[in-house]
Amino acid sequence: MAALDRSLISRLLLFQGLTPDEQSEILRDARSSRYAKETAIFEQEAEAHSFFVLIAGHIRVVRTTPDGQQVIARYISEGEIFGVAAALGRTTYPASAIAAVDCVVLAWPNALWPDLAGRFPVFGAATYRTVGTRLQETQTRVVEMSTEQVEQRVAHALLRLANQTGRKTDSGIEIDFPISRQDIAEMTGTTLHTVSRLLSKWEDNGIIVSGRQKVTVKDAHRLVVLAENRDKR
Amino acid sequence: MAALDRSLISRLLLFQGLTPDEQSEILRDARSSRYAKETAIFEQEAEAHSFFVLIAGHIRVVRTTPDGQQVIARYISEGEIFGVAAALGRTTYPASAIAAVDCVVLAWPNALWPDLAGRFPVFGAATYRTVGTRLQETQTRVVEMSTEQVEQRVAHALLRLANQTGRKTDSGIEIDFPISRQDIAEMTGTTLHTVSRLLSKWEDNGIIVSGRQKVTVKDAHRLVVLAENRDKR
DNA sequence: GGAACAATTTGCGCTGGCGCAAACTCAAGA
DNA sequence: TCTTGAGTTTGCGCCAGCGCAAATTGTTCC
Repeated sequence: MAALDRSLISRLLLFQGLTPDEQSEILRDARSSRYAKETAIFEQEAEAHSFFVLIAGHIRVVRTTPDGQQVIARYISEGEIFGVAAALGRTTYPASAIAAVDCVVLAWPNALWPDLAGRFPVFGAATYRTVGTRLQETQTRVVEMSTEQVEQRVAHALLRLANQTGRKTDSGIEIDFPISRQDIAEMTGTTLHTVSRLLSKWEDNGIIVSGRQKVTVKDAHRLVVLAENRDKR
Repeated sequence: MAALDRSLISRLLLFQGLTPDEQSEILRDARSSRYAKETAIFEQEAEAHSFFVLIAGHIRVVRTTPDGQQVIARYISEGEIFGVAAALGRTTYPASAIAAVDCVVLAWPNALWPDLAGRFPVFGAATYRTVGTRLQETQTRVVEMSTEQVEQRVAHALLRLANQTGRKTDSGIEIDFPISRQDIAEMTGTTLHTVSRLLSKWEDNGIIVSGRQKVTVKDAHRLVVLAENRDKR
């Protein structure tokens, strides 16, 4: 097995503050894998054996209820760490991670976490910063679910996707992985029907353009207005 | 200022695995304070200066939206650590912490976190375990908000309160701090009216007894049935 | 003890958004 | 080219739960 090249991670926020040598050292313990579109990197409830960094692609983190309903917890973008059960003292993954497109992923055995975090404190700190951000984002989502109408929630979700994973094109900000109405519904706690109706309306108004598993935000500003609509209540 | 007594924390899960001497050592840097009912330990958006352990009482963690709506993120019980912005690399508190009853709290300056977590790894690990649990609970709440009806959510909320902070009495499990219909509404994303109607119905059915700022669960089993009701969908 | 206030209960009407069903459209493979 | 199937759109009816309002009950502080 050839050693992995430092260039894989040197540009990632997560590994900033480490010397080139340290970056190489961390990489020595990593294993690289590819996952085809729609395959699982890990499954909810499964014994957690590794933690991961996404090198290329997009990953959907999904929780499934006992009766089979799915909720999308978040999307993971390039450069992010995920599946950090080890860092939080958990022995199983609380959700499944599914490749939304073909992905390249680095994996480290969980057993190495204490050692790595100890030897490279800035790496540990960056990881916990990520965890903190996610906790806050998740709480924000609870607040949104509690206080906002469906239209606002969907608008917020699109804006978040556009910001985090949007690719600027001449016709607007395009979400650069396939995302269905059903996916958006599972991110916002509604149905694909309602999402479809909203997107249709917004397309009529020139706020977005959308197609099959594709959304492009043309007028983010008006979407913000919708998202923050303080009409009711 | 007299040194704080180790007995304050020796029985707490958070400090298990530390020797008596280590416990005393940690305590040397702590400051103890009392907070009267309904006063704030810290405020949302405020610069985070300390992290805390609740010694006595109950604390409500609240997020307020720009337009003034409140959502209760969680309740903190005795022995829990909270306000751990430092451990997650955040500089402000993402929510306010309000004493639900008169409280006693230990506080450590944030600046000490790296040092303490480094010197007492089991303490750091326990803290991150707590963070992990909270992240998972928060995500569970998103799932509930996305997939359950109001009745199920309120039932779940009561069960959680009963489990976490319930006091067994001869007439059932009593939630041992004052909690209003409004509070329950802010935990479940509904209105105090709907909560009131549900509690009334449940009281008629003998599942609970409730009064002013008080709920006692008499028949947890039937509440579980309501919470897991897989009727619809 | 009583006034003032806070929390709760309950009725009523309305509606956002869901469930269901059917039609339609696009993409990929045979 | 045609078929097949997945993703999407849209119409329609309905109801859970909200907003509003008023009555009621329990607490607290003069």
